[in-house]
Amino acid sequence: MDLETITVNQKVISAKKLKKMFGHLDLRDADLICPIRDVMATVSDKWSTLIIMYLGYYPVLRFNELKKKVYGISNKVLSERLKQLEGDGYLKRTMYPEVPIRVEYELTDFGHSYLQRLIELTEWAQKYKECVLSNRANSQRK
Amino acid sequence: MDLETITVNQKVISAKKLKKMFGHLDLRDADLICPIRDVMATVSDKWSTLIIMYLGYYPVLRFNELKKKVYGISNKVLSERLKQLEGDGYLKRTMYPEVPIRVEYELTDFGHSYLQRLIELTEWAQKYKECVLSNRANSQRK
DNA sequence: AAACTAAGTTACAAAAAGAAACTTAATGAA
DNA sequence: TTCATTAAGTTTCTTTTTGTAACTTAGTTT
Repeated sequence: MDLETITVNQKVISAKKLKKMFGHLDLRDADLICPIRDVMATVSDKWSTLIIMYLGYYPVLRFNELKKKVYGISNKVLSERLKQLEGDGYLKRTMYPEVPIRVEYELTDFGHSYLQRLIELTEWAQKYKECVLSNRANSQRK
Repeated sequence: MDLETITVNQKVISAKKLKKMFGHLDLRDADLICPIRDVMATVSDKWSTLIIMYLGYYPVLRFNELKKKVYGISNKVLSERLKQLEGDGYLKRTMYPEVPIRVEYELTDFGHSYLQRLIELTEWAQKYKECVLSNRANSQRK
């Protein structure tokens, strides 16, 4: 497992960034990490991630197209996630009152901004996928 | 809302990266985004994220310390997440058979590698927190 | 002998996710 | 004229996951 080298210095840098981000840490340990609770927690789940990634790849997708791409998702959950993502500003929903109805989803600029970060994370996950899977398999054998 | 400008070019770059990552897209749309399903989905939840962030800030934490820091988590879920994170290789658990027992958790180098990406994401979330919250408030008023 | 401690477990309740049938409204076929 | 079709969901019901709170363990101090 050819893990990138993490130096002591990098650890210090991480800690410093965290301190800068959550510097009011001493006051109240409770809701200091709110960007995580408020923003990330609601869009970092598996389905939202997949939806955003697919809309990064295919600029416009309709409900049933998304449902096919995001393999395994149910109507209900897809519908819920799309509403949440639209409400938070990540994507735009356009309805064409034809019959049968046509609805198109696409990322907003804000959604694209998030997508960029998500891609970085996914590139990392891609790189270390084997590492995680072998760790996991090892730990389960015990 | 002073959103960073997303150019058409940046969108193209994102799509290209996605294509590179999931280039075997045409074969089977199903499990192509597996680094997301396999790796990210299991550690991107709220609690795991908070645990890892706190262990980036405080290099070593005991079970009950974590429980206090990660405000709102229950024993059961904390225990489950710690096992998962340990099993996947993000953190190391050290038990000291004193009485009462002492157990310490700390990030592995692999955990620190993930932490760095997580911090980038959190910095983004921090930056656009207001944007998301106002979008959300707006959409709920309708 | 009873109380205390840290690090969990366990049993049970609440919330969320998933499966599958149903809805809506215009169109085209029988 | 009635029936089937279609896309985009919604609704109902079941299963899974999460959360709550009480319990466990084993040496130490009172």
